[in-house]
This record gives sequence, structure tokens and C-alpha cells, in this order.
Amino acid sequence: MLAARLNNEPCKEHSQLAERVRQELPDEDTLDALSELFKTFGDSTRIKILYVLHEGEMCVCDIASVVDMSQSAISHQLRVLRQMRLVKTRREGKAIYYSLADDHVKTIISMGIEHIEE
Amino acid sequence: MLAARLNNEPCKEHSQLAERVRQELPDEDTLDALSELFKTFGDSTRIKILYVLHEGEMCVCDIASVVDMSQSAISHQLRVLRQMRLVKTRREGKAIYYSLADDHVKTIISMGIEHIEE
DNA sequence: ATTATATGTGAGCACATATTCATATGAAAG
DNA sequence: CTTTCATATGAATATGTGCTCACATATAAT
Repeated sequence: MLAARLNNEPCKEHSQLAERVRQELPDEDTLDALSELFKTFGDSTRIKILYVLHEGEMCVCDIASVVDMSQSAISHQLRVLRQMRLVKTRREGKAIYYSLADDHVKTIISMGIEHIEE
Repeated sequence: MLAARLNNEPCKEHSQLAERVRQELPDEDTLDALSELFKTFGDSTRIKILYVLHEGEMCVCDIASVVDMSQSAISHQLRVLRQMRLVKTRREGKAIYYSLADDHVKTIISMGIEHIEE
């Protein structure tokens, strides 16, 4: 029966909490979007790029130079950051300048740093 | 020369900002740890598990039931969450109860949700 | 002891993804 | 218009990762 585990008896019949959470769980799309967002932060190259841009606007070849990777590799990663709308661009002559799209990015990075520093 | 791009002249010689950031960039290990942390959040199954545990302690088979996946799949993912010290466990008879290791997890999830909801 | 229930784990497969290499595009300079 | 510099991109390759399946372990009940 439903209340089988009011005092935490093991499974087979599921707990009250399980029943409740099953209904409160956000829809698939929301959770997918959420994991996609974090996935974007979950690559060391992209984290470096974001960290660098956190310091200020910078062109592609400067970014590549600072994180010490090929321009092509950086360009590929900038594309996924662009697609996730985490960075924005501005053209100036031959160069294209990248910067963070909004402040959430900064907050999320800071959040993560706080977590690992303890 | 070094100041070549004080007024944003294109690359070849790198910008002042680039020089500065190159030095301020956290060491490789820190940035790797950071991306590893986010990578852990960057999977829809793990996000679901974390979200569920966010609501309260729950045993493995209840989690599997709520997120509607095989017990094995959940167990594998719980291991990586354990290894990342994002969840902790408690045994009670046959069942093993999982819960969030600390409050940072909640904060990070909330952060992410805020970002996608706009 | 045997059986049933709850969870953990290794192997293997299918699929995703990051980098490199070669090349394309686009803007400015000569 | 050709060349050069900055950036983007497609293909190929290498590596990583999540799930399933089969089986192992652990606790409790009979």
C-alpha cells in the first residue's frame, strides 16, 4: 500500500516522498536544458575561455594565446558557447571580440569556485 | 611591442589584457576541478537524481522509480556522484539511503534554474 | 542454509564530443 | 585584384561516457 514506508521501510512499495517528488519533478525539457547548460561549463577548455572573458572582452587569437591552444580548437568551442548564448560577439576590422553574454555566467563560475575551495 | 593594442588593434602582438589575464589565470588543476564539477551536473540523469535528493533523502530503488530508469543505471550514476562527494549514504537494513552532501549542490542547481528561466 | 530483496560493479556496445588538419570566408592592405 | 591576417568550419580521428546485461555482494526473512 501507499503508506508502506512512513517509517522508512525498504522499497517494493515506494515511499511517500517518492510519490510526492514524482509529481513535483520539473518536466523533461527543463531538466534537459539545465543539464545542457552545465555540460557547457563541464569542459576545461570552455571553462578557461569563460574565465578569461570574465576578465574582459577579448579577440579570438588573444584567447587562444592565453589558454595556450590552437585557434581552431578555440573557435570550435566558441561556437558552442555562442549557441548556448553564453557569449556575444562584436566585429572590429579583421578581429572579432568575444565577451560574456550576461552576469549569470560570472555567478555560476564563482559558485563553482566557492565549492571546490573548501 | 607590448602596448600595441591599447586601442584595440588586432592581434599578432597580443593585447595588454591578454598579458594580464595570462598571469592571473588560476592553475590548471583548479580549472580542471572546476570543469569536472560542472561536468558532473552536465548529465540529465544525474541532474534528475540531484533534483530528487534536493527534496529529501531517498533509497536507490525509489530514486530509480521516480526518474524512471533502471536500478543499475542509477547505481552507476550514484557512484560518480559519490566520487565527486556530492551525495552521502546511510544504510538501513537492505536499503541504502542517499542524500545531498552539502548545501552548495542546492545552490548550484537553483543558480542554473534561474539562468534558463528567462 | 536457502531464498528473496536491495544495491554495486565489470564488460561491452553505441553514441557523443574535443582536437587536428585542411580549407573556406571575410576584411583590410598593398 | 592579389595577398595577408583573423576567424570559421567540415571531415576524420581519438577518446570519453552512459546504458544494458550478467553477475557479485550484502542484508533479512523463512
